[in-house]
Amino acid sequence: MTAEAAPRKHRTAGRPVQKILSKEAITVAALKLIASGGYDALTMSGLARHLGVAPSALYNHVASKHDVLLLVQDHIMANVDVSGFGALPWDEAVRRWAWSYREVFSQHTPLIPVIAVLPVTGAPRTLAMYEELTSGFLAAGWPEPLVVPAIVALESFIFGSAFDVTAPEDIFESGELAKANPKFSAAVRARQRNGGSAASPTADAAFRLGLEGLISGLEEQRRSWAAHGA
Amino acid sequence: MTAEAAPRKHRTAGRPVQKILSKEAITVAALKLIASGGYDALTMSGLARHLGVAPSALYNHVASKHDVLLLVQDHIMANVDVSGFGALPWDEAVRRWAWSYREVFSQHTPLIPVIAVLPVTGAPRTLAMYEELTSGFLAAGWPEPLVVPAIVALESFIFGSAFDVTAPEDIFESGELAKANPKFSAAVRARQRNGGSAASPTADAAFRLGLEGLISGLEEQRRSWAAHGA
DNA sequence: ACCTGAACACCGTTCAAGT
DNA sequence: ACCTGAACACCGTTCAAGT
Repeated sequence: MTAEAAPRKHRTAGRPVQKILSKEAITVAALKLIASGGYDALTMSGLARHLGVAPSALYNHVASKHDVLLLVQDHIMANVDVSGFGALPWDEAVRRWAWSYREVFSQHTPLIPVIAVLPVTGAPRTLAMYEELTSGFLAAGWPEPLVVPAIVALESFIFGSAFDVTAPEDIFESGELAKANPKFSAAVRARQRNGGSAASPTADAAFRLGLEGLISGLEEQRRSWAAHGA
Repeated sequence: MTAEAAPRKHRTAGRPVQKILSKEAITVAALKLIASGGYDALTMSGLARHLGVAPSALYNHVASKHDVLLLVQDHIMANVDVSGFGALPWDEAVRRWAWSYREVFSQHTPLIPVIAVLPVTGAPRTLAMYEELTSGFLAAGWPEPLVVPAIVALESFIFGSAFDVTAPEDIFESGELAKANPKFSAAVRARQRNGGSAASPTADAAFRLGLEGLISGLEEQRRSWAAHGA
């Protein structure tokens, strides 16, 4: 192979280094801004201010704000818990993964429209998650053609459910239209609230119900695939 | 009751009427802009231009752009097909509803973050859909406490899946990282593509698998609720 | 190679002034 | 009551100029 051009670090006195920024520094600053002020606070000028730099300087390291969102996305994907695959039964591993995945993205819902549509090329942590998942599905006896559709189905449910977590508890109050919609209004009052932790009992109950349904229903789809052949 | 202040229409010669705008006119114009140029084209000034009016005039009828999105949302909700409930078996009705719901919102994904988080008060068509759904679930023997969680679970899956429809077919190409993620790359190549119409075979296959899984899995959850009691 | 400063082409929204 | 026109406080992004 040809010699690699390794960056030479020649310390020239105490004068200030010219390189201040990097993709990593931008990602970290973005996460701080989001944590403190939400996605409204994530602006290119806010990022620049936080890094002590002019906004235009950012464009030496990222091509656009969209690029920043992708960096953030791949970074937080490492917080999704895939440890169950290979260690626990399939359904237990899916359960652990799904709850942690929803938890992570309920804090980052503005990323969902971005990642659900974006090629996974160049998102190494995201790919690593998919590799773990695939491995776990295959080891549990899933036929290869169903693995990706099953993962996508679960992921779609998780993304949709992440929005729910941030919804106010009174989202289904029908107000003065209650009398015109009596059955729905009654069902809202009667709805189940258990099945989860503290913060959002109704969202948790719906997520638990859907997830348990998906887990058993997908297993049934797998069995009927095995019976029918392709 | 007190006398209602009905709008008097006094025709004063042929001089131009002063009222040009209305919520309805704004909604229709918004739908036209979205249809021709997508949600990027939906700006307050674009709306005003299309209606032959100054941008500030819009604020006599809506409080914000967010308001416009809500008008659009409730308008298109009427396109979701709930005709199966009361006419077909529960699973068939859910199938018809779910496919049409995904179809409608795959054209309007920018609405999803808005509606998933917004109180349903003052969205009459949306409430009417929920009333139909509730009625159908109850008639099929669903226990009242599970109706809303089941609807929310299905809706979450549908919203997440609506994003998938707009994703490029090569979204899972791992590029040069393919060798580092061999099982996933192979599963992507082997994935099932049937189970839907023409335009997006892989998204359709995932949606079909997840929906069929959810339908049978939710029915199982319903049975186990009946067995356990509350 | 990397950063600064000024500028550009937009946004959504407000508000005094007109009729 | 409803619309106009000007203004405000932002956005993300570009680009010549500096070192």
